[in-house]
Amino acid sequence: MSLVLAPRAISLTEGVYERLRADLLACRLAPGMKLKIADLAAETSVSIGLVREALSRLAAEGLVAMEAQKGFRVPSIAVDDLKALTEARIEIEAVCLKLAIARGDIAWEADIIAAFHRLSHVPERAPDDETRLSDDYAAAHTRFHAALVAACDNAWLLKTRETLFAQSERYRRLSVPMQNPIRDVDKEHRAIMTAVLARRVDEAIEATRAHLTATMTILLGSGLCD
Amino acid sequence: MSLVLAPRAISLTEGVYERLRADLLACRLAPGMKLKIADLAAETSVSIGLVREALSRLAAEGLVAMEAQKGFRVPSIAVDDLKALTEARIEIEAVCLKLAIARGDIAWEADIIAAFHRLSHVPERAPDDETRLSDDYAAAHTRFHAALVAACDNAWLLKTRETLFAQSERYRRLSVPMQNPIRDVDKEHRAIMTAVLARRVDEAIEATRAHLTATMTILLGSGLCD
DNA sequence: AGGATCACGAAAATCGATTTTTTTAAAGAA
DNA sequence: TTCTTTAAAAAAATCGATTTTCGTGATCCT
Repeated sequence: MSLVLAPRAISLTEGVYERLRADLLACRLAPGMKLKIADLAAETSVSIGLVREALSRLAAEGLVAMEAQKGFRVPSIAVDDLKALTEARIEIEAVCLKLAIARGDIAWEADIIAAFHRLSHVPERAPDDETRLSDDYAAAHTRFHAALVAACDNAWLLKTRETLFAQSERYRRLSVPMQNPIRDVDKEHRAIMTAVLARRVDEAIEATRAHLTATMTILLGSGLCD
Repeated sequence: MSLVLAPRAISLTEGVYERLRADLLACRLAPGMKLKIADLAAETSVSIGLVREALSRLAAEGLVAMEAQKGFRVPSIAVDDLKALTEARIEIEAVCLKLAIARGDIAWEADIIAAFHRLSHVPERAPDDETRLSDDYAAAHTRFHAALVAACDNAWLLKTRETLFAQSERYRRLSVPMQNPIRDVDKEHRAIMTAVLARRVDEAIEATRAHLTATMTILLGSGLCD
């Protein structure tokens, strides 16, 4: 777990929040694990109140589970939840893509191409830990998918999309043997990009559906949970 | 503003959160208004920390605006935001309706009919304040729309839908001269229900779009904001 | 006069201690 | 042994006080 607070953080709470969020998304905090407020406060050398505030915010986003009088814990991962999450993401991404393709301009197209280029040149795994996705790759992946829908230009839809994307990040980054030789993720991304840039809505949605479904299937197949 | 905390609330924070949320949705806290933490704490006779925690959660939901070092305020209402919100709701409701219609059973149908019946028999306005929607009507309205999509059975989509519904509640309940004689809300609700029960997806989506668009148009026409 | 600086009061942010509640585990009875 | 009951420990919830930051208006310089 990263012990240093991001320096750009304006407030301490914000710093705690961001640190916890990053650790959650990267699965550095194990699913199901209890989050002891006092311990977290000690690790971050910050008061209990601030940790509570950060955890409350994360709970509102669904990134931690909160139970009255019992405190907080990392949400456990579950097959059914992954299925529901994937279904939701397919639908929301479709909506965002539809609007983005209708509204996108040249700058939007350029951003997509740039993000794709970056993504395909970042190594998937960190040199020190072959079993997990690297933070850099995850960031590039996030940016690519965000770029695709950026022109959607509806703050509510984009925020919703981001929330769900973050959720699935936890599943994606779980330490599973992901060296699936059959799959060519780069190709899947390229297929989505091509359809989007050509403004073929149905094809873009279908490619996205295939992409998300494939990810889910691999995770399910690897005896992920339950 | 309601000064009493809900008795069922397990924890004080939860109580503060629910009270604030209710006051926000009912527009008893005026849009744009500063939310002074100390004042709220005094009103609720609860400590500052708890109020902060509740406000943080609400901020994560988008029901209050938070700015570092400047505290919290009630989000102001804006034409552009209402337009984006309505667009988002139309899309999300469509997705939820599609799934609900595909999956709904008899119990779901019965709940819809019951909720509609209740809704059409609750008076829209409180006897004491003719300018605002009554809490009872708002609750019945919420339940009706929730019943329509309940069979969607995807927790993520339903939570998303609820979040957006709550947002629009603020606009809907703003004290505007809403005695629009042209509009027959009951008829709009019935049209949606009929299409849903007949499992006609496209018709249900179209009726919902019309319903949400009509509400928005009326709010926009009444010189709501900006 | 106009604008910059500084000091003061208000509000937010943060902390450390206190009170409740839950969990753990130990002791006792069936 | 197994199930209760009870006591101690741990953790969560809550509070009140302290520190920091912000906004306002008065003061001072040009």
